[in-house]
This record gives sequence, C-alpha cells and structure tokens, in this order.
Amino acid sequence: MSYTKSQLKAISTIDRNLQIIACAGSGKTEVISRRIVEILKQKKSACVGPPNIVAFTFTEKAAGELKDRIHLHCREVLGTDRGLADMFIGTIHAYCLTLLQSPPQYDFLKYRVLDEVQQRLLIDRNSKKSGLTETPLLNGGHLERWKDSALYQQLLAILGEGKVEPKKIPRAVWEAFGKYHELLVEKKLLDYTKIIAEAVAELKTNATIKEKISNQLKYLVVDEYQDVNPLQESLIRELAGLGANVCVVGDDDQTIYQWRGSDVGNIITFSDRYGDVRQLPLNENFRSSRAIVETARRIAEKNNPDRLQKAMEHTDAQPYQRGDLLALGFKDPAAEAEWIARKIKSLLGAPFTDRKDSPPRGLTYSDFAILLRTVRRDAAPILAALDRNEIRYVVAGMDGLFDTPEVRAMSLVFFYLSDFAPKGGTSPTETDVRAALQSPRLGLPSGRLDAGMDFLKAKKTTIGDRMDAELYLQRLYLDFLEAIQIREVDINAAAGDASAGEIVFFNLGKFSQVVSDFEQIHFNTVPKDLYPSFSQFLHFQAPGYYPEGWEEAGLARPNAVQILTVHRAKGMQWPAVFVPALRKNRFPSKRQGGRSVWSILPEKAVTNADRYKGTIADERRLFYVALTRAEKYLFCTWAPIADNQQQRTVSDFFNDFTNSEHVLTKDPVVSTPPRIPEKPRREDITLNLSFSALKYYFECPYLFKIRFLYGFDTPVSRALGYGKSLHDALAEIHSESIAGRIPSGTDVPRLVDEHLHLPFANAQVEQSLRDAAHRALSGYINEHGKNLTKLEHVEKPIELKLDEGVVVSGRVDLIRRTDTEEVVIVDFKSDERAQKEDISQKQLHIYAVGYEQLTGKRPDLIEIHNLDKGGAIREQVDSTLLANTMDTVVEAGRNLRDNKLTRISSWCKTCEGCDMVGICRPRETAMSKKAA
DNA sequence: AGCCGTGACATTTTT
DNA sequence: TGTCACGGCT
Repeated sequence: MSYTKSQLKAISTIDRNLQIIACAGSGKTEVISRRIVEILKQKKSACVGPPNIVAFTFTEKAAGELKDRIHLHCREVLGTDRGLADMFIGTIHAYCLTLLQSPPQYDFLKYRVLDEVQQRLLIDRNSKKSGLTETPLLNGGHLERWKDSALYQQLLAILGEGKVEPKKIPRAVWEAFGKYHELLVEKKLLDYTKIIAEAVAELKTNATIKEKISNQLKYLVVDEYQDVNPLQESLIRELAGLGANVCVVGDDDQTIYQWRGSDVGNIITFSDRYGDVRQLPLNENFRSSRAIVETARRIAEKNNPDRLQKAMEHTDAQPYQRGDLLALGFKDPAAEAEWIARKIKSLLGAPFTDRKDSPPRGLTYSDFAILLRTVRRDAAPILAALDRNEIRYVVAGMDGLFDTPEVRAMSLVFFYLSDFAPKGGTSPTETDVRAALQSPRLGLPSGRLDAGMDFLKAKKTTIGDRMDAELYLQRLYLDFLEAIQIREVDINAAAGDASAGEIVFFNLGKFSQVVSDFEQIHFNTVPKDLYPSFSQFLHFQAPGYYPEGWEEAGLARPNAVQILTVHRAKGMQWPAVFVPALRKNRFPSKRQGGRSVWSILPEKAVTNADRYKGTIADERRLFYVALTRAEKYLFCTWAPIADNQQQRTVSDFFNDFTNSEHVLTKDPVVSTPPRIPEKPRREDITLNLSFSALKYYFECPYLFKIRFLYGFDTPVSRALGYGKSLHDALAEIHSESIAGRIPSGTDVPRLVDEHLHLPFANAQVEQSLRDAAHRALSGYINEHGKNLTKLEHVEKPIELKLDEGVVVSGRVDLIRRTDTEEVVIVDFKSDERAQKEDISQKQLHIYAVGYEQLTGKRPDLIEIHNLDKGGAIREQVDSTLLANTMDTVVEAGRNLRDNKLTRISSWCKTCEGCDMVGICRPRETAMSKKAA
C-alpha cells in the first residue's frame, strides 16, 4: 500500500494533537488504523502498548472494520497482532459503560442499559415518577401520558447531552428532569445519555479513576468527530486533560446528525480549543471521477457558512466521460422511475474498473444505489418500475414491522386475548384471528389453526387477577407458536421460495423482542391489566418504534440494487448512484411542524437551538454526502407530484447540480457500450461474534440462528439476575484481591447486599436467592480463599481474529496461577446459568487460544466452578482439543457467512433443554417415544 | 410587488 | 401545530 504525502504526514504525526480533516473518499480508516500501528511501532520502547490506546467510532460496525484493519496492519508492520484485545476500539457509550463498571467501581455492575423503546415504556409506566406529566408546556398545560412520551425523551436528551443554560429553563422542567434520574437510580437503570454523563462525572470528581486513566490512556482517537455532541465533547476534554494525546478525524461537510445534537462547532474550533494541534487535510479523493469530485465540491462550497478550509481534489480514480453525470426532469414520478429502471438495464454489463490495477468487470445489480431523502414517501413508484423491468432490489426502511401480515396476526392474537378494540374498530373475534393466521405467509394448514385457537380460548379464561408463569407474555407467545407448530420449512414450501421462511421468522423474532421490551418494564402487572396494556402498546406506540422489518441480517449482501436513505448511505459507495425526487420541500426537506421540545424549552435556553431543527446548510451537507457516494455514474432527477401542492417545484439542489459544467441535462444518445460479463465486486465483510453467541452455536446452529439472527428471546423468570449478581460479586472479590485487599468470609453479607439485584423477584424468591447467594459466596471463599493471592487477571478481554474477517471476542472470568506457577483459566457457573459441561470445556479452550494470542503463553489448566453446588472440574489444556476447537470456530465462522445454520438432525438431549424447540420440531417425550 | 387568510401537508435514526 | 403554496386583494 502506498500513501500520499498528506496521508504519510497524518500517520507519522503522533507526538502532537492532530486534527485530520478527511474529505469524502480520502482513505480515512486506512490512515487512522495505520497511524495506530505506527504508535505501537515507534513507542514500543516507551512502553506504549495496546492498553494505552483508545479509539472511538460512531457505530459498532465501524468499530469492527477499524479493528480488522488494525489487526491487518499489525501483522504487516509489526509481524504480530499479539495483545490487541487490550486496545479499546468501540463507541463512546461502550467505553463509558466499561469505565463505570471496572474496578475499583462496582456500583454500576448491577445496572441495566435501557434502549429507547424501553426508556419510553418506563416513562409511560411511571408517568408521574418519571416527571412526564409534571413537565409544563410554555403556553400552559402539561405533557400527557402516552401522547407526549416521545417528546419527553427528546427533551431528556437535550437537557442531558446539549449545552443548556439552567437559569433559562423553567424550574418545573428541571425538577421533572431530576425526578426521572431518581427513578433510574431506584430501578438500577441507565439510559444512553446517563452512561456518558456518569462517566464524565466520575472523570471530573473521582481521584482514583482519574489516576487510573491518566496512567493508562496515552493516545485517544476519535472518528466521525463532526457528529460529536456537547456531552461527548466534554468526555473527550476530560480524557485529554488527563494527558492523552488526541487525534480527531472528521469532515465538517458531512455532518448529518445535527437533529441529534451533534455540533459542527466542535470540529471547526478544535484547533483553538486544544493545544499544539496539527491540522492535516486529506484532500485527495480516491473514490470518484474528476467530474463528481468537482461537482460535489462546488455544492459544499456554495454558501455553507463556517467551513473548515479545505479543497477536495480528484485523483482521476475513475475515468470521466460526458454523459456520466445527468440532471433530468420528468413529467411525473412514474416517468422518472421508468427512466431509472431503463438506465440501470442499459448499464448492466458495462465495463467498470474498481481500481486502477484491477481488470474490468461488467456492472451488476449491486453496483447501483438509489438514494432518497425519505424512502417511506418516495420509494413506491421506483419499486413499481423496477418490478416492471424485472430488476432485483433491496429496500431498507420501507415498511414497518407492524405492517407485515405475520406481525399483524400476532398483534391480533393479543387483542383477542385482552378484548382490545383498536381505534375505530371492534375487538377481534375468533373468526378474525383465524383469518389473520390463515395468511399464506404463515404457511399453516387448518388443523394447526384449530389447535392454535383451542390454545387461545383456553388461555383467555385464565387471564385474571393472579399471575401464573404460563401467562407471562413471552411464555404465552412462544407457547402459542408451538401450538400452531409454525415451521420455517413449511413457510418456504407454501411460498415456493427457499428464503420466505427466513423473513417471516425474522419478523416473528423481532416481535419476540417487542414482547420482551414491554414485559421487562411491566413485569409486576396482573394479567387482567397486563394484556390490555400490552395491546394498547402494540396498537398505539410500537408501530412507530419498530420501523424496521426484514433487512438482510447483515451477513451477506445480495446481488441487488440498493434503495436506501442518504443518511444510511453515509460511508458507502457505488459505481452508479441515482438521486431522484429532488423536489422543493422534500430535499431540502421542509421543517416539520407540530408540538416540539420548543413548546417546553425557550430557544434562548439552548445553545445552538437551530442545530436541532436543521437548516438549509444541513440539508445541503446531506446532498453533498449523497453525491460523493458515486464513483462514476451520478444521476440526479426530479418530477412534480401533480396532486400534492407542496411537491410541485424543482429543488434548488437540482439547479445547483445542473450548474456544474460536467452535467448534461439531456441523456445523450450513445451507441450501446460494449458489454462484458456481469460480476459483483468482492466485498470483505467483517463479522463480529461474541463468545456467548458462539456458545449457542455449539449447542445447535439453528438455535444460534433463532436467537441471534432472528432475535427470539426467552421468557423472563423471577430468578433473573441471580447468576449475574454472583458473577458481579466474584468480580469484586477478585479485583480487590489483586489490589491486595483480599476479602474474607465476613465480607460476604456486604457483598451480597451490594450486588444482589433481582428486578423481577417477589419477596419470597428474593429471600431464598439471597440465602443461596450467601451460601455460594461463603462456600467459594472457604474453598478457594487460599487461591486469591495468586490471581493474574479478572474479566480479561479476549479476542480471536480468524481468517476471512471473523472476529470473536469476550471476557474470561478469571485467570490465576497455581503454586507451581501454572496458568489456569477459570469460569464460573451457577445453577441458573448451568449448561452442559462439554460446551463450557469447548468455550474454555477458545479462551485458551485467545489467551495465547493475547500473551503469547499457553495456559496449562482450565477450571469450571459450580457456585451453587460447590466444587470444580479441572483439566489440562489439551492440544488436540485446542486444535479441534479452533477448527470448529473457523467452521462456525464459515457457516455463519454462508448462512448454513441447520438444526441438529434428530431429537436429542440438547432439544430437551432447549427454550426454542417449540418453533423447531415437535417435542418427543419418553411417552411419545414409547408410542412410536 | 407584497400582504394576508386559507387550506394542505408533515424527515432523518445510532447508542 | 409550524410552514409553505396559493390566490385574492390592495
């Protein structure tokens, strides 16, 4: 790999703070990863290693890609990638959570992180305690339960992550904010904002943490810096203040998340706010033709105020021919769509060269992308045209989960059970439910419908004042699916399509998560209230919160035209890009009306209030992102919508685009280009796996698919949290031991009090588990207390980089040494989390390989403790088993990639203990076997 | 040309 | 419930 001058400069600038201004397509990830490896290389003598480097990315996916590249460069440059598991590469949220949950901090171990849906459920369920209904509107009145909870979430985010002037905020709003945080503490919950806020607070006030970080953190890299919000910036500030060298990377022209509070000001004034900053622009674009680069550049430069000084330069990455860039208007969207479809057809097989040194290949479906401001409103005519022309495509974010027949049917099941009448309708009868279940999508013969209806009728009579384990929502949902014996293969057969079942199961799996989200917040509600309440949630709120239905679950990309929003397209590229629907009020989008946070907060109280609303400059940046996705062909089009008053005129952006001299406004008639065989671009996808996910794969590949690809969840239990609590207590015991403060039996009551957190237990369960926890911990200290002086690592991150972009990562509970200085890998089980020993053994052998990769040393022994029963299994690390295990892991990676996740061929022990067997195969009991 | 009342319409999404 | 397009009016 050869680098340009400015890339080399960026890579080798490691002793000063650095701001890399990365134009679109400038090889940013390559530069950051190579720079990190350069630090390892040059600073090795100064004892700087992986634990001293931290890199923040915007998404987990980006983290995976960066990790992969660092591994690659490490092997190239240093000859080994040993020890990389100790480098933190991930999102700011993940970093902060780790910080809050690492020794000597133990309080936050028992906290659970809410996602946005669960946060909203919590707010509504506790509408007063959460402060929701006590929040006043500026012109009178208060926020209302259910109706305004989404708005309240937005308010919480601005108050927590934005820059606000407390004095200018109504007192009652501030008090509500406080109440919400009390509620979080009471329930031991964190939300996305609070993770960061708490970490910042610790960094500001906790001397121990400060010292720890300041000793450890030497280099901080922040990717996508333009999308950082004020709270995140304050974290970066604190980390820099503790002595870290800071490198930020970003492009102010690509700030597109302003409505989430990101502040371009951060990147623009970086060099004024941090000392000794070297500013390096990466101007060369290695992605697109000169025409695209120059056209896009003019758009970015056009009256976008406050830009960083830079000038994107082309490198003739693609040859340009007149006609590659077109700006066309049509009489209506149908005509526009038809032209797009025909253009795609005419370009299929056109010769295209991915890189200057690679041989040409013919363009195929996956080389085309259609980028829209809104897929939901503008995709329809395009889909119709592609269908007519038999062009394969995938749409992201088109129809919601709740629009699919299978999820509608499941909602109806719950409406029926609770006699819930959807707005403007009546509650469904048996006939209605039956009709919904009869949808060919579910592939159910009538006999199974009968069984299903019988099941529902019987259950319905039991819904009353008393909770029964069988009435927990998830339990009932899974039992119902078992009653109708739904099977992926049957759906495939009914549809005559080998992948139809995957889509339906994916959606049913998502529905299982919907059930979980609701149930975890409403755990203590009696059935006769729980069911109607869940129905209301399904009807009024859930559809807006689970917009995504089926999307290829991220493993393989099909050879099809991609249709997606510009936001989602960020970071991607295609040989040919269409940007249709360039109408005024659409792109740039019209500001939305309605009740907003500005009905609660005075605009003066929030610095940069405008940012949240979005400006024309923000929209232009978005347009710029769209244009710079294209490598060679770029087509901007528009057409008026006759019956929509606001969508009848052309967008200013279309005219800006037309102003470029490279753009033709009429499709030139050219002789058909030569065609060569179509061939998809080889795409390296990285696959990130956790050890726990892999554990399921070892049990049964199909179970893995059900749990991790489809997302089916298991029913909650009252004991949930017990195993985790023990685990947390042990983490403290071991961490404190390493620090020289070895706990004794007298510490056990305190440890139990501190760590036992059973969110779903009743008094009786709580008491018995509390006793059990006492016994387990006392037993452990009695039996193994003598070993506590010889501990090496607690919760050690382990990472395995396999071939073909598969990375497996996880944590080892404990690594200790024996009296004879042998290394032992230790894993803890409790009855709650019990599993078959051979799986634990396999798992520990993977850890053994991981440990070897991390330290270069092979562990000698593996040990499995059973905390509830006491005692331990101990065996020697076996090199044959080690090799076998590796083979299995590699094979697992390959099967995942190829989507070969089939169930175990016949009923076996695994099936007996499997939570998901009901949607896999009929149960075989001892009785049924005898009968057969 | 500019004012004003009326009616039509309503985005993006990761942690 | 805020914003825009439209058309009637000055």
